[in-house]
Amino acid sequence: MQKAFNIKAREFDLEATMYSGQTSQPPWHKNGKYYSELLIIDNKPSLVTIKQEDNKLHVKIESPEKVPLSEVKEKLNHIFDLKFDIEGFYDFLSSYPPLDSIVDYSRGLRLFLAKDIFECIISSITSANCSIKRWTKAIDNMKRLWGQKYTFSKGTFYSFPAPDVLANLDDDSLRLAGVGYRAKYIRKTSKRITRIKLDVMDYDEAFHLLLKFPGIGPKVADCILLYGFRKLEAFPVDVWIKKIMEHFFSVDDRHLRDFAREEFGEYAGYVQLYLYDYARKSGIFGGV
DNA sequence: TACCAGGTCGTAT
DNA sequence: ATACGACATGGT
Repeated sequence: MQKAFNIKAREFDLEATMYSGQTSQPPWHKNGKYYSELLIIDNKPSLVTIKQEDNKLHVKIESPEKVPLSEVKEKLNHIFDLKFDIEGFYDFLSSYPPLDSIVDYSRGLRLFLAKDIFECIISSITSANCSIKRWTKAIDNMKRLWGQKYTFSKGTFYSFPAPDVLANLDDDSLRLAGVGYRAKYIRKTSKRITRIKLDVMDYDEAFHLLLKFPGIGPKVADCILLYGFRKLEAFPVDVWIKKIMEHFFSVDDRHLRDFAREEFGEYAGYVQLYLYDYARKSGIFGGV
């Protein structure tokens, strides 16, 4: 089946979102202005290709079986958080004195949410003490080495391997993907993670549960909750966030997470996204 | 060539 | 609770 349609995408910058380094997944496969990725729609592997034009997203879908277009649309709305009232967020930021100008820097940037929650968990673990370039490549390696292979007219794509596949590899094999010492964290967490139900938990409960898994500390837990489960009060604190927060506020590093949730509430995740983008790209700390 | 990377873990205080 | 070194290895 091959179909094409459009969806509305206001206040959205696809390219900025795609390359903003969020640990949900690597950027999609780029071909000119088109981005393609394998998505599981209605349990059917489908190749989805998108292109942004003004306030629209052009969508093409190729699938061996018929898939409901409403579900493709829903999935894309979810992944790019297109239903989020981003203007409400802009209003919040622009009336918040220390941060009132950072909006202009990243307008259109939205959450890049997980297409596969397990991929997001492993991406987040792999990203620790690792460059964005390297962890995104490692995830692509894992897909190519151990994922399921699907061939479409546009080329070959791989799914991210299931938890039991990674759980049953030994550490030396896992290292072939380039994950280094994180191999044992990935293997052990893969073995246990399948049994948990984070989606029905509230933020606090899920956060403390995640901390019990090897390779998951506070920063990675917040990435999983924000980019994986869309817990908007999550505020991942990394080296860039520490620098930029120190620039704007006078709060001890160790209390940044609590401070942010109290100060920004349901906007904490988006504030983090915009601060991170600003810190890396503004050049005030040396740039990306 | 060294040095760094969207931190976490284990150990010592 | 807080501090600090080790950690694999690709990228530059």
